[in-house]
Amino acid sequence: MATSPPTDMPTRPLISAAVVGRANRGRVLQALFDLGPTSRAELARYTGVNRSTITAIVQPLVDNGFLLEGAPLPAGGAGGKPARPLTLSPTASPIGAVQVLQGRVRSALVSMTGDILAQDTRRLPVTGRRAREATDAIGASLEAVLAAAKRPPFGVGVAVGGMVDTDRGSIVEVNLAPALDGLALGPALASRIGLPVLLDHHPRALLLGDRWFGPGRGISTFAVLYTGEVLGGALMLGGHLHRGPAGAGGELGHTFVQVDGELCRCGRRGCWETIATLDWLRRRAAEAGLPDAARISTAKLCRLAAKDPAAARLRDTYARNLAVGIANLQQTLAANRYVLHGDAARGGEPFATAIQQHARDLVPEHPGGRPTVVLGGDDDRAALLGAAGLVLSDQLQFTV
Amino acid sequence: MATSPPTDMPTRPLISAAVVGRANRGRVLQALFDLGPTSRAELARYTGVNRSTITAIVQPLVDNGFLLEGAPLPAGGAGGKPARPLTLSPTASPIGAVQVLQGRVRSALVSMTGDILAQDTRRLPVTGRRAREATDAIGASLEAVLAAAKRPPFGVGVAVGGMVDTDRGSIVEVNLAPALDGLALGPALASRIGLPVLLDHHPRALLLGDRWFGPGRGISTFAVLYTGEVLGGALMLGGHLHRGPAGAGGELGHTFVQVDGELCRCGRRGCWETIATLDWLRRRAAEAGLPDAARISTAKLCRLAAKDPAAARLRDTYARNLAVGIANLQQTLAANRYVLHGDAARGGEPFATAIQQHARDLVPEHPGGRPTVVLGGDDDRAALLGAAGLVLSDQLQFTV
DNA sequence: TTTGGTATGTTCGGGACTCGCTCAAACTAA
DNA sequence: TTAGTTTGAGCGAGTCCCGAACATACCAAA
Repeated sequence: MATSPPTDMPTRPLISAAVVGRANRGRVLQALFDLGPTSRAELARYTGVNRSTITAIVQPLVDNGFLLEGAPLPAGGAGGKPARPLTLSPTASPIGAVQVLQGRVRSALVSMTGDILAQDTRRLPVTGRRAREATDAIGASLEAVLAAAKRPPFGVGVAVGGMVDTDRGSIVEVNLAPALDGLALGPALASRIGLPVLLDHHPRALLLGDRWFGPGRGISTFAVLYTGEVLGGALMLGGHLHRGPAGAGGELGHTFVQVDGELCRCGRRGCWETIATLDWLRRRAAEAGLPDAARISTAKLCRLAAKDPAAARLRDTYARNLAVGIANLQQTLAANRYVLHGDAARGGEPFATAIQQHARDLVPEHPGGRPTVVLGGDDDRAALLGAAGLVLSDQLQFTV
Repeated sequence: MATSPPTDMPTRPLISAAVVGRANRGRVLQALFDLGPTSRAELARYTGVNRSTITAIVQPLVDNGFLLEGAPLPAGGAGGKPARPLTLSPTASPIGAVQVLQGRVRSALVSMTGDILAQDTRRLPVTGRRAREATDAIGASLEAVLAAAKRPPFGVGVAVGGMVDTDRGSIVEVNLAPALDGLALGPALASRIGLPVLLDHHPRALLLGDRWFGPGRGISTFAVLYTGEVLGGALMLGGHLHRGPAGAGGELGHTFVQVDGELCRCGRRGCWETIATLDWLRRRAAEAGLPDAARISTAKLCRLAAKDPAAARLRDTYARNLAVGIANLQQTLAANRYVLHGDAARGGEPFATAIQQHARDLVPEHPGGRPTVVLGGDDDRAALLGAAGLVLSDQLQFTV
């Protein structure tokens, strides 16, 4: 959360009349996101208010082109005036989305409907201490896509593949990119382009991408796991992304699953990361004598597993290792739904099912339900949509 | 035609004028809980509203005796009309609190100020399949304390030392009390006494007791750990108790910290419970040759540790074992504050500090803060206050 | 003692919402 | 044609918060 300064004001604001309108408008738009094209009457039923209230909220948005009124639908069996579905306009104000990776930056202009209207990728100078150059490259990339906007964008979301301080909108640390460490990227971009800028950790952006445009659409509690060289995650609890103070939560890779176990990159022993990342997989693949073990991925492993029993065993063990952490999350939070991103997601449905089966075996029965493991969409697209989702969540999900 | 939405999202109702009043009244009362005696002007500053708004909210509550207006305080150095502090009235409507244990039931009448006005303890027939007798005993105990109420109570909270289904208000399973398994205690009590009844898991009641009357007062994010024969916990995240669907969350004792480790009571291997309960402590105490090892507690261990190096080492290892799970919570949720209850709490401040030190050693630095381990109050009292807290949270914390 | 400054708490008019009711429009089925 | 159903708009009423103004109460310096 970049633009708002870190307030230590411990106040619990009351609800004012002004904020009620904003909040309700946000909720109606949320409903439109979650339900797709929906008539005013159905929105009224869904939100439990009078139809006239929906009209009052929606009409200005239709008038200024934010919402589109579709053609009257043929009435349902019972007769009656045909409903006119409302949809989010693909040409309404777009959202800027930035993904900061180790060696490059990707920017996009995203419509409210989840379409990528423009895109830009460029190299990012991250070695040495050239923070200014990095900021300039990111800003230039962002400006390139914002120039394609026909209406002034709502804001900009930035997903960073490293540790961030969401309160300050600054980067704490990005592996192998020392130029970015400590960089207050959010405020820098905000003052450069004159728009609100929200900055967050990459897995949390993925979560919001899934929440608004992916398999988490309309779901109030679920988790995202990102696997690969590292292991990270994010949590949606009760309709809100759980960040923790300054965005400290979600460091799932460095929870202990094997006290005093293998040494982790972080210097401690037995982190989940030590048994559920590509590093572990490649070492075990080499031990098992699998071909090209040093560059194996879950996708390759799954292909090998079709004919090589050793690969199939390794695949199953890896699925179980991933399931261990999911089981811990399930026992702790009972999020029930877990969306895979990164390397593990490219193992496809069978691999997700294998993880799910292990996770279910690892938690006891409870009336609250069982864990379900599903695939997230394409990572690159999901990250950009997620960066846009940062802005959507900020604009639409008032805590009131 | 009015199809239910294809999501698990409980149709987000919009905010109406009526609910705003209720919610704001709740927030003002929360502020009074959290701040103690507070003048109208200070409440206005704290909640960010106009003083006249506070007057409008507070005046009816003063008139009907729910709030008390104290004597004018001597004005602060700068002059001005002296403030008249408002306090919750100890004689306002009380709350019924019930704690269901394996062999007995305790009931109490709790004032809004956290005083226990009346109390009742009786044996609970829990063997065999005599659900009716158990319900009768609980109901009779509750009625005994409710009879002491001078005004009609707000409701009744029930804390159960076992697995519960909070949605149904029913008990899923209580160890060694088969008569209670599956019992819909909430509805049964509600129809018997004609008051709303809220039922929840024991650690979650402790959490709410701490939130309203203990070390969690006014803190929006913290966790409670209960240790002893079993290991359980509860989470306050962003001002709301996280229950999970049907109350499935918080099963911290059965998260894995040692994959394929020691066999746990639950049938799986390497649960946190296997290294952080009295069972582990007593076996290790026996191995170390400590006196009366089979009945040792953390409190006894801490006393022994003063002169026996072996006891001191065991004490340190036990503190680290507890810290492992705290570190995992910290990495996952960054709750920052951890309140101890049960056996470990009776190890006193030095033991809490030892756990805290280990927990800090086990998590990396982050601007979001470091874990803090503090002692909860007396368990028996905290559980009853926590049962009352179930009602307070229900009445005062509208999600709007 | 007077006077100006400061803070508290109340009163009152105004504005921003939502609610319930009513009505026209559009479609179905008998 | 007619009755029934559903959608969407219009209007007055009610509820709540805000801001300005005012009375009250205390302090401190002149």
